[in-house]
Amino acid sequence: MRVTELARAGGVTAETVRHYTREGLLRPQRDSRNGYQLYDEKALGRLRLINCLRSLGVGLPDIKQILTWAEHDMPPVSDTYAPLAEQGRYIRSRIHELQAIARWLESIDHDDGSEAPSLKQLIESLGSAQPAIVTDGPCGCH
Amino acid sequence: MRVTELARAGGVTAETVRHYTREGLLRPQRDSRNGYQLYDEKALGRLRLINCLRSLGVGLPDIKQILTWAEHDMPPVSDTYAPLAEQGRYIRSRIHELQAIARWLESIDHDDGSEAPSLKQLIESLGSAQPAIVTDGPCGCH
DNA sequence: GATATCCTTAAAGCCAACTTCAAGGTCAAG
DNA sequence: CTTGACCTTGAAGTTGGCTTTAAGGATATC
Repeated sequence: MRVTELARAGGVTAETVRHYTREGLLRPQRDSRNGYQLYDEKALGRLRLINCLRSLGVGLPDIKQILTWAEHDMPPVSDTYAPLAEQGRYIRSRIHELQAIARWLESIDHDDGSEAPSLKQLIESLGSAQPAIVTDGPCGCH
Repeated sequence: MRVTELARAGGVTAETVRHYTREGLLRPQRDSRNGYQLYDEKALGRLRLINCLRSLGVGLPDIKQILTWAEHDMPPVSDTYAPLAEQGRYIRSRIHELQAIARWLESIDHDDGSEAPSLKQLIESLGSAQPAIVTDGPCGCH
């Protein structure tokens, strides 16, 4: 695959793919005849993982690290990158909230009026709940 | 509550709270004696929701819109803001992936070695899966 | 009443993640 | 052999979300 093809498959622009490539998150081969970058199936998986993590607010350097570990099929040593573990805990601890939010967001166009969960209620419950694991950031993510 | 107090409760800096206030995401009352901004319990709920949505990569303008709806306890009309519904669909469709990722991230420091899921596998499955609902962005989010 | 720790504002600065620009090489179709 | 759609690079520009700066007023403690 060439840039544009991968980009389309991953739902981003070719420029974004180039950007990730420049940053070392993707490592295409070269077509020696013309210097074009060639991506394989695995690159698409990587790209999708990047999208997924980006949408969670994980930064490119952290993602790069994760991809490196994945490449070596090497669950990282505990201490080397505790911040990421923090993220994992945060993400899991928040998944039920995300589900509530997603459910609410979905209700926007399902419109089956029946049991649209109240966001008002959600906010109230967030207001009185004990705080998320607060270390330095809002979620130990950033 | 004053800025710093709310900020601490929400796990952000006072500057960030002020920023959200400037942008209209929080609407404190005023202490008429000194002009200080006063936030209530509800503001904390709002702040936590903001944090949560931010960590998902949702932008401040979209969050502001969501908060406005919440305030009026008004599930928005379908057509007016379809992009957000898209987000809802995306979020739900991705929750199982997030769970896999979160599980993996957690395995970083649980280290109970047993059945740490392979990120390599995850990437492969992402590579061959049908694409996420791709309209314009990676997830219709941005 | 000095000192320290709050609070206010507007404006400027910063950084990550793209995006656009500029200048060019490749390549299939007509 | 030109047209148009691709590809390359480096560098500059843009945007969003804060953060810092600057200049000042309020409040609590010694």
